[in-house]
Amino acid sequence: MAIATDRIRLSDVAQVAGVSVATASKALNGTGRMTLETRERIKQIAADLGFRPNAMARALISQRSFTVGLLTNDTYGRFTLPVMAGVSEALVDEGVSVFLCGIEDDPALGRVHVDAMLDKQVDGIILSGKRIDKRLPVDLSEISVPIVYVFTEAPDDAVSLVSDDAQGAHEAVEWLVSIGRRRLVHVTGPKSFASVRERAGAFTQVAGESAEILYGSWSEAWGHSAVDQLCSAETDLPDGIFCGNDQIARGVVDALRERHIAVPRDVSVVGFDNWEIVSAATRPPLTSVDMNLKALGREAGRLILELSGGRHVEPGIRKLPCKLVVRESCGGAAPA
Amino acid sequence: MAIATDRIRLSDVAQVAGVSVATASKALNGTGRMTLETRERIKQIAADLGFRPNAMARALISQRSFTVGLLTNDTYGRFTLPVMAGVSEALVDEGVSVFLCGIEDDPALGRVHVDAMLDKQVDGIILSGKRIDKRLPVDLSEISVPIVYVFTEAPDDAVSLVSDDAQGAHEAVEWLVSIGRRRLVHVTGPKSFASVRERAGAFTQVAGESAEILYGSWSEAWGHSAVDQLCSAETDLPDGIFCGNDQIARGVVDALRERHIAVPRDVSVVGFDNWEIVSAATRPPLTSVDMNLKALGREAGRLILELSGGRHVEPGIRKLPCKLVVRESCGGAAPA
DNA sequence: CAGAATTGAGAAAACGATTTCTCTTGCTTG
DNA sequence: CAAGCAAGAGAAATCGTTTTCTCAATTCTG
Repeated sequence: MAIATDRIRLSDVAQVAGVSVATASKALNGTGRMTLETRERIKQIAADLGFRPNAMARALISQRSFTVGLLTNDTYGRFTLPVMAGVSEALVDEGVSVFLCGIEDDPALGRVHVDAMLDKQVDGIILSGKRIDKRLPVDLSEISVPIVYVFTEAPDDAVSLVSDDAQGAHEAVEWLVSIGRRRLVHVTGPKSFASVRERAGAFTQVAGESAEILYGSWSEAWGHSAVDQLCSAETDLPDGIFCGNDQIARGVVDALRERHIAVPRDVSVVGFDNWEIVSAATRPPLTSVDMNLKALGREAGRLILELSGGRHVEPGIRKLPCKLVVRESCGGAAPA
Repeated sequence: MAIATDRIRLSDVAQVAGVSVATASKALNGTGRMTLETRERIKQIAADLGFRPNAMARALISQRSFTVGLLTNDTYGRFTLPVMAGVSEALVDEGVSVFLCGIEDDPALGRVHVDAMLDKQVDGIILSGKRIDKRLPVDLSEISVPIVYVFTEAPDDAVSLVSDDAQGAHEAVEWLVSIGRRRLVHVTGPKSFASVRERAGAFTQVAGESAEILYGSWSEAWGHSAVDQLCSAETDLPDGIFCGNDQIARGVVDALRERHIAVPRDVSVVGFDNWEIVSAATRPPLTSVDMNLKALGREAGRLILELSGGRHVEPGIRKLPCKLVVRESCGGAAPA
């Protein structure tokens, strides 16, 4: 049991060193003027005593709390956690910590959390969601701390970060083409999602206007029905299926296997999201588009840092590239 | 764009009200003595001005920051996010915010995050992991803020919270028995996990010493192989399979379907974890044991509050009950 | 060698609240 | 009617730093 020894204050350090608090402060912060010897001696004493500056006092005077808030409605964490990891990674070296607040889709809860964050003088707020084209139910119009939007719909004049769905879809479909697939189909989620439309647009660009697109839901079950549909159609079975997410892709792969259609021999399947829990458990494991959410988070952290440092950041939407992760569901170059 | 109007300070409120800051402070905090009329008038003015007390100043003097840290090595968030949601829910009404810190399994990163939290004068630290019998790689022995361990191994004299695996397993197996299953098998994870041993112990208690237990990994693939094993054995096929987690259960269900063994008609399957992404996507959806992680989190929040309020909390392990969530993989009473 | 410039260090004023005194006033009460 | 007491409000100390002055002592410069 650690005895709750009183915290060492700067004045303690100063006293031991036989100098004033002012000098001690300057010694530790590398400011002010003094002999190198004095500075080093004070530093040494501070270290020996285990001095740890009180962040509250520091924040009070510097008007910076070295905290940021991450607000999300993605209870499940599928998107938010990687983003969070990235944000944290970008900020931890600067001594900045992250408040995570989950507001279901409840405006009242949003208000409460935003208020709490403002009370705590966060240096910035990162807003993140589970869908690129939906606003979070919080009103931030009156707020004067920097805000960065990640993976969620943002006002026009805001700083915002999203993954480049079109580019990701391009890569996926081009991969199918490059391994010799020609009869391509896209099985995806509801047309009401912006990302569905973007991915579908990219699909059409590469696969051609005639290539079929099946819209449905984001579920495995829809992947199954889509395969039913494809098999009962009069046209030839496709040899390459680009799916809107990994769950659909898993449904597709499972349904194909049940019909004894071999993946990847007869049909190549590509997923989207690279959600390991799904893509790695699929038989065979899915080749899938990774949205690089962690990189998105890192960039968000960096931007918040810029903004809270008073530097100007050009508003607008920044798109970060996706990356195709090759596993076994397509054939082609297998992972090393 | 909101103009960054300077924040309203208590002195602004006092000035408008024509009183001293001392009086204003007391009016708003319900302390001190003054006419009800004065108090109400000051409150009204504060509200009109949108006064929001500076949490740093408050923390500095009260020695409480109204923040707690949640440290986890569960990058994936499977366990931590529900816990986090519960913690947050328990604390938000008290105005306490939560720092979330993901330390992979990196002691150095752990050190950095713990230091950052201590610098920020967190009122308490909650430690959470992804495994009930592994320590997090951080040294908290020298630390004088309250600590609560959730879903992770804790020192003997610590306050710790875990789910009651044995009770959960009991309920699951008794459910199988209650719907008439008699030839029971338990397919579970590696024996090295404490929760595996607990669940297995409960299984044996209910199903009898002769009931078979197959140890393996936590994966769907292992669920498949386990079914292979069961089918190639000389004994009768079981009519009830209790699985160590939902992924194994899904593997088992899929493998049974591939062998045209009907679930739940021929065999009932129960999972553990109630991880919706897996249990709901399985065909048929899994009946599974829910560990009530959110409740665990709520309780952790409550305990941290007690401790940081200086009240005594009896150290030791607290077990919270699990709850069986009935879906369709067992038959019996289907969900309403 | 006198005056200017530089150096090293401390005193004190912030930061924005809370809290403990102190000081008027007005009202009891014997 | 004098003495005592409570009510209402303000002055000032406090929390632990940072930062801006101020000041004496030393080193240049011409």
